[in-house]
Parts: sequence; C-alpha cells; structure tokens
Amino acid sequence: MAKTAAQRRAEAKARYDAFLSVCPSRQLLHMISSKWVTLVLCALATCDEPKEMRYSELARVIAGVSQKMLTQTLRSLERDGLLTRTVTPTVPVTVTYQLTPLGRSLHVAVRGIKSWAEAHMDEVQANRSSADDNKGA
Amino acid sequence: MAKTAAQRRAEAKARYDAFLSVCPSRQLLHMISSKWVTLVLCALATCDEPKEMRYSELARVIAGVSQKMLTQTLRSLERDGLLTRTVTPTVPVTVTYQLTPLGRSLHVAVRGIKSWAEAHMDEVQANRSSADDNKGA
DNA sequence: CTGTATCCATGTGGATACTG
DNA sequence: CAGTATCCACATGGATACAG
Repeated sequence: MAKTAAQRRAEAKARYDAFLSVCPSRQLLHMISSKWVTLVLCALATCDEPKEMRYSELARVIAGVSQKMLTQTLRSLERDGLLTRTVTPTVPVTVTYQLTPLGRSLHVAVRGIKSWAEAHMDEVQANRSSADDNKGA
Repeated sequence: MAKTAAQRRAEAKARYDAFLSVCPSRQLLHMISSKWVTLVLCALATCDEPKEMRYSELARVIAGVSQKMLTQTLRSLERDGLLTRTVTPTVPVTVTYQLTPLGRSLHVAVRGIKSWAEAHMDEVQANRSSADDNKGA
C-alpha cells in the first residue's frame, strides 16, 4: 500500500523544518527576537567608538533585565562572535564587554528595523484600532 | 520608613517594562519574530506586482504551517493593515490575500535582515563552532 | 475550501537564593 | 563585582477533530 496522506504530510513537514532550521534569515530572526539581544547591542553601540561597558553598567542601563538573562544574553553573543568579554583580575574582579566589528555591523542592520518601526508603527496601530472598532461595533 | 531596595527595583522595572511595551521597535520585533509572519510576507511578495494568493496556495507554499497558525498569522497581519482579505462567495468559498503598500514596505525592510543574515551568518556559525571547540577541549 | 476549537508540549524568561 | 542554580509562570505553537 502507498503512503497515506498523513505520512506524506509528515515527510513534507520534516523536509520543511530541516530547511527552516538551516535558513540563515531564520536563525538571525531567532537571535534578534530574543528579548534582550537588541538592547545589549544598542547599549554597547551608543557610542560610535567601540565602547566597552562593565557588567554592572549594562545591568543598570538595561533597567529591566535580570541577572540570569543578562548573563545568558552576553554569553550567547560572545559565542556568536558579536562581542568580546574581558576579565581583569582586580579585586573584586572587573569584566568588560565590547562589540566586535561583526556585532557593530549587526547593530546597523537592526537600525533598519528600527527605522521602519518609527516610520510606520503608528500606522499599524491605527489600522489595529479601526479593525478592533469594527469588530466591536 | 523609606522604600526598600526591592521596592525601588520593582518600580524601576515597572517603568522600564512600560517603556518597552510602547517602544515601536520592540513591537515590530515582536511582530516579525512570530514564526510565520515573515514567511507569509515573502510568499505574498514573490512577485513585484501586488500578488494575491489563496488560503490553500499559502498553505502549500509554506509547507510546514498548520491551519491554526496560518489563519492566526493572516488574521493578525490583516488587523495590522499589512494585507487584505477578500472573500468571493463561490461554492465552495474562495478567499484571497494580498499585501497592502504598508505590507510591501515591511517586506523590503525585512529583506535588510535577510541580507545581513546571508552575508554574515556563516561567520557567526564559524565563531560558534570554534567557541564550542574551545569549551570541549 | 476555509476555517474554528481544544488540548498539550516546549521554550523563554522572571524570582529568588547562593558563591568565588 | 559578577556571576550560578533552581524553580516556576506564561506565551507560542503544534496535533487533532470538527464545522459552515
């Protein structure tokens, strides 16, 4: 007996999932949609110079972040080569973070998103409101 | 008695959360990080012309999507004014979707992300691999 | 054909306490 | 100062069944 429709669908889905998981755009989308990465990126890019900031500075500037998430975000960005982590063995220990060229290039790409958002999100909001009004009426 | 440190932290966090929730960039980031929106956007933008596609076409082109998620994604994009939904009362009913100018402009913004991904994600992957190697060694 | 409804698995992120 | 560890709540999304 030939494959059932369910089997064929499952196989198509598996192929598609495999395709998506290696798609560069999707991987990037997954990275920057993590709640804090763009905020860390922006914090470290506030100067044109490759600026370095300490862990506690970042925690203060990005006011809402928990220690867990800040550490986790910094670790993954370091792993991806978007920033460098420098430990200075003073007492107590000093740790600074700094964007790499790659990290800075990602920051400018993200600014493209920011531009669209600032130019068009109010329009989206308006559409959303009127759509909701029609539904309520 | 003055506020405790915990109280002050909670208030700072509340202010920060409020700020984030109205930030246009963050709202947009939240929109496009939804798993299927960019795929629907790209599917409907594959032609330069404002192309219209039927529900079943979309379901086929975006092979991995479930009915629930496709419908949910289309509804939210319609609500935000990024696409239009047209019902033609044939039997059985025909429904077509088409990007609005706003939707097309978002698509070009998203292509900026795509460009960065295609240009730099292999570098990110390489960094990731070497970082993992060092950890394993 | 084009959905809606329900249940459930998973991942992300927050709160809290502890450490070198 | 700069984390680590544990537990937990919530949102997203997938599977399946049903309907106009």
